[in-house]
Amino acid sequence: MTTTPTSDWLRLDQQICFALNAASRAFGGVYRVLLKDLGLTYPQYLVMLVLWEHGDLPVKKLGEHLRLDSGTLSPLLKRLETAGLVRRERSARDERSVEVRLTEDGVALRERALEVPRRIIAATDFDLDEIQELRTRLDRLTAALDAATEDTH
Amino acid sequence: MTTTPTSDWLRLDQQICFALNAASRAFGGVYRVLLKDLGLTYPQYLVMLVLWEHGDLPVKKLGEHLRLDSGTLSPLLKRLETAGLVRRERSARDERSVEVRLTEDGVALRERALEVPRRIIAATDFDLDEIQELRTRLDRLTAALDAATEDTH
DNA sequence: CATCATTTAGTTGTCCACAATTTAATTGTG
DNA sequence: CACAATTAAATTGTGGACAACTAAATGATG
Repeated sequence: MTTTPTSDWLRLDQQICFALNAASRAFGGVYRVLLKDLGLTYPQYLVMLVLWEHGDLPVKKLGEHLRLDSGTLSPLLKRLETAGLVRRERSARDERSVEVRLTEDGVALRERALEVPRRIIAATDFDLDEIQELRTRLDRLTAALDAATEDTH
Repeated sequence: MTTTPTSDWLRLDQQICFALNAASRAFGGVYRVLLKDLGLTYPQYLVMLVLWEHGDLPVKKLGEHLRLDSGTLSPLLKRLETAGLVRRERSARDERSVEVRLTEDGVALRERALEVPRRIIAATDFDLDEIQELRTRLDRLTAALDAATEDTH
């Protein structure tokens, strides 16, 4: 069994996190092009996906689905509201909470978004099984990293 | 053979790009904790890794290694310079180019960074083969996505 | 050699991520 | 019931990604 020289470790770790970073940004590039017509950024698109799937939600729940806090969501939602895709309304029964509701335009936009996933999957040049397996692996990785962050902090 | 309902595609695509996004941000969380002592952010650490490995480089080359342009690097390098880790000097033979050079402090910081990779790998809870395979897959994914972006654009 | 195209950094503006703090509402406990 | 602790959003400040543009230097071509 051979041992990796200490000096090489600085290269190896670069490659895992960096490969991930690069892939994530490459996705960003493809989405940017595809979403331009819809007038959405990629994070805005993710928010719309959650709303299309789950219906109206308070900011808190939205944040749980997306792992984002109000510091990120508040201004983003304000922009979606300006774009007329979403309304924000204080909840009647708990006035701390703000309900995010799709407008008619927001609902209608879903039709035009339907072709995006197919084109994204085509762009990956992966078959569905491969995508599925990669996703599973990434979920495990994320869980491990989250746990490690908790420990250290 | 069964067909996936069109409405489900909006969920599937969320999962690939989203899983990647989540993993990338989870890495960010771990790095943030580990790099706090070194006074570096994660992107700053990536820049230092490249400089430690390749020595002094012009901004252009640095950007090629990291897939970043001057719009991102210029302010980041300014912060590294303020921190005393790096100097920026106009190249003598091509005055368009700016050489990024490690200072003594910048070189010295490498010692303290040596333990970071080991702790990151431990945090992933993956063995080295698995990491290697994941990296290969991600590189292929990135290449495919980049190619697709070129096509569309 | 004079001019035009290309290359390299930097700047500006928009959007996102996240930590830390603030404000207001709700919940829990004595 | 009063008051402390908790919770939900928003805000502020820092840092990063990227597009679009500018300025300056270099290279290429007629």
